[in-house]
Amino acid sequence: MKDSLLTERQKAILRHRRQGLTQQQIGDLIGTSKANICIIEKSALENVRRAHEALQFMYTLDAGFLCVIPSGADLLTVPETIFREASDRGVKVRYNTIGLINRLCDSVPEHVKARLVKDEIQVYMNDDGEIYFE
Amino acid sequence: MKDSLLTERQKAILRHRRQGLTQQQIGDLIGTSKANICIIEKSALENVRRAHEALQFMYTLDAGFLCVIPSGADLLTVPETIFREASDRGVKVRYNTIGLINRLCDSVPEHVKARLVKDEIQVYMNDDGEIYFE
DNA sequence: ACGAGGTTAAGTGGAAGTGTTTAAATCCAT
DNA sequence: ATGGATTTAAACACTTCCACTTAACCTCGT
Repeated sequence: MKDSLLTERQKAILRHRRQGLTQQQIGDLIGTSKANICIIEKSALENVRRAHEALQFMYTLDAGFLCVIPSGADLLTVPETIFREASDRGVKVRYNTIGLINRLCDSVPEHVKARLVKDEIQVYMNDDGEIYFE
Repeated sequence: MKDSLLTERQKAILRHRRQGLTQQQIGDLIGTSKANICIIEKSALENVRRAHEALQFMYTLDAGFLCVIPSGADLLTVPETIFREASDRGVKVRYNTIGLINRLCDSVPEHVKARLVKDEIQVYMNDDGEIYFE
């Protein structure tokens, strides 16, 4: 039973790498070829990418249209807008202010610049008050 | 070559589950037993946990102690504290206010309640201005 | 106690990931 | 262009994961 996505081998190599060692040096250190280090490092990074993708998926499970956040809006005012729209529909948003901002930045980081909304953002919500952005 | 941590089967079940279907209903829908749905859902959630853990690892590759956020602090004041501490060390934090709040809530959600820090949080930083919490 | 929803255990076939080696192939800077 | 670093290809045992079944077992609320 695997309890971790990254193997100990992969973690060790990522650590050594972050410390500035070359693949050759790591190979000598743990007793294998540089080619092997290369492959292990590569699959480690691939695992990290998959991890990121999986969490993104969890954040964007199902929902229906709620409202639009106009370009130029202050990020900190977005939750208030969403709470009002949801209230109009008689649905209680299942996130607080902080949670909403988190969700937004996670889902559509490319639409955000510092505290400003760069591009228009579509907001969706389901009957449970679940929110997501696009 | 697998390009995703969660399989299509797992994603489908997580979606249906999020929509409120029971395991039995999903089983009938996609033609398998409820026990099977249970197991697939379970391993899907296990995968999500591993994804989270893997990203945590990446965030905590080498870094050094920065400061402590005391219990009871307002979440919105945390970035300011961190910026000041980092500045004292001559390092530029690689996150803005919003980014820091996101990172904090993602990393240690169990230490946060609404806008308040429930339990003391340790903050670490490396030479690149990368931040992580514990 | 009954039933609905959920969980667990044990086993199976097939698919994919892991760590390895060896050898050849790119990069990139001095 | 020579040498150091990195990447790729192909192949190999070995392990783990995935979806699935059957059957039994919790745990609620009514």
